[in-house]
Amino acid sequence: MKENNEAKNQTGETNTPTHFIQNIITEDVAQGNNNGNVVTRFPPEPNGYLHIGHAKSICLNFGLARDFKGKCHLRLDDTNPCKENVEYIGSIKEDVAWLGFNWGDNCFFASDYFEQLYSFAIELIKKGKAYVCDLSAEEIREYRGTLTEPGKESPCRSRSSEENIELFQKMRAGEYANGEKTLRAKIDMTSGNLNMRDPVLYRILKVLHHRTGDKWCIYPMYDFTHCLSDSLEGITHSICTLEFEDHRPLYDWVLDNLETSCHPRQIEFARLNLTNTVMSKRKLLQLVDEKIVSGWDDPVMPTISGLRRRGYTPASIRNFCDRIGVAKRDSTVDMALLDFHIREDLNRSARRVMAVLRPLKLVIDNYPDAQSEELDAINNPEDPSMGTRQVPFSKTLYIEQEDFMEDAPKKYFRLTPGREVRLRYAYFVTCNSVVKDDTTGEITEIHCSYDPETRGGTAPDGRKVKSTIHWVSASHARDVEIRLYAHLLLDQETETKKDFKELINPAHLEVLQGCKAEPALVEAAPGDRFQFERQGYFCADTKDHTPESPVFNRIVTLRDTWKKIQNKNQKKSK
RNA sequence: UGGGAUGUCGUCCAAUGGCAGGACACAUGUCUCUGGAUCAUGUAAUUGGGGUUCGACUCCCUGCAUCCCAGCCA
Repeated sequence: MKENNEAKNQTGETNTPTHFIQNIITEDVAQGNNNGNVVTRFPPEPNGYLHIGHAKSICLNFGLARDFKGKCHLRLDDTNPCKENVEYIGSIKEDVAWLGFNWGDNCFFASDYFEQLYSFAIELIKKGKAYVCDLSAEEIREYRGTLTEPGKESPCRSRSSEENIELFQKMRAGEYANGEKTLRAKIDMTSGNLNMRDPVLYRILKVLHHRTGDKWCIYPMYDFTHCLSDSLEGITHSICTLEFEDHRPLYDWVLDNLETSCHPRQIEFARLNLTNTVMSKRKLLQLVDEKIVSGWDDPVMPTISGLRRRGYTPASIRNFCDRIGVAKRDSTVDMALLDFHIREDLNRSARRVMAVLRPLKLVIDNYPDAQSEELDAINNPEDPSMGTRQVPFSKTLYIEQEDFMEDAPKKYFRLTPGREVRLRYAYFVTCNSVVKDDTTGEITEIHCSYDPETRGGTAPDGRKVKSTIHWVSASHARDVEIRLYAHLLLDQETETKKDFKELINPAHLEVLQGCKAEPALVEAAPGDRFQFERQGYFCADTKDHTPESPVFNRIVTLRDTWKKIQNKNQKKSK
């Protein structure tokens, strides 16, 4: 694995320690198991959109295949036609590809194996390892026993193989109603593991399947399908989440009792949990259904499509997934780590631009009325090859409301009456006076004088200013809509078992109209990412942005030391 | 109360009988035409109790805590 990490370093990927699954596979390869081959798979059920938790699994499975020079299959686990839908298949493929992974020719469907699965079921029956059961769903539940008490055997358990085969064939032929019969494995009704108490292998479901149509009216259960699909595809390592740990004995039982040439090793790891958001399919669906969000791809959603629309880069998500590691312990990763990775990526790559979110008019009294000029601005100080641009400057500008304070506290470095600050890439200005609304007392305009000698932002006499603020020339400004996204859920300060909806951050979205942006932003195409200087990273919305009415989503704020100081002072004064 | 798993800085992950380390977060300082970035420094942990050992996060025993399982869902 050292080599892998070194290779990753050369391509700019982050270096991370090896995890237990890499160690297991390394050992398997060293022992020559599976002839040293590694084949993994990512097996989503097409019944919802992929989210950041799936991204962890995708990066793990495809990453392992990459590191061990093997393959990773994409397999749509479509064994329950009641819950699944074709429309999800496209989004799943799109999301995996967008994350940067390639399954080549290896996109499969569990439903591709229905005929083979049926043959395996017949084989099991012939061996006396499975039987058709007449018990109803409720009866099966009663017979199963409880966590602490053993179950009891079904009266159908002792049917002959011949009878079972005939019955199973009739099940397939549609001679029974939904729920009238099931095919069950004959294992052990007294097992401490409930999954081993004669689990259902096939159920009757008279519904159309999105791929096989009306060909089948019996459908195999997950426990029967998954292990055999893995085996059929020659998967060597079948990686899944912790809740399937109890299913592993059944996974192995099925493969051990059937003539299969490949017995993959199931390995379980802990799924991703993230602070400040929800990850369960049920809650995500609830947000969509109750219109708390605009859809699965709402930029506040932790879905891959939501993150994409928000402006996250695939690399930032991959780096995040590498960094969180893989282990068996239940854990909750701090959202701050995701924030860190998107900032890290965009700091290197995003073009800088000036935009004023909450405009305050600033007039430079000693600047000629009709004059305007073009000033050089650097596109990305982290990457000189991105060049410079021209930014128009004139007598009347907009600055950020929060960059001016009439009565400023000690540590406030920005504009305040009598103080000189730098307008980024432009001039030093000093605030002389303030215009207020007669009735509300609200500051409507501030008046400054500028020093013509400081053009470009440096003073020939070498004098310094405490701060630099961004600005936009009023007459050249473009009006834009800006959607300020924040974490979906509030920080949970105390352990709470409340309905998660009570924890939704009321400020998870704030829409700002009439924001002012420099003309360079006209060129923005949907999906383009920028750093709005001193504010954060923003992405032109892929659905709503047009050159005529630009819309930008805030991906993440810049780190904000000033806000921290303010918060601290607020706490002190409380 | 049956079965399965897991307990290491605030958070996530390492250390596989030999100096408990990294990342994020936090704090302090440096630098800066972004209160950004950078750079430097610091704070901070082995679930409790026994045992084995020259030496235990690691092995053994025993508590405790947390998570998963009683779908004809995956």
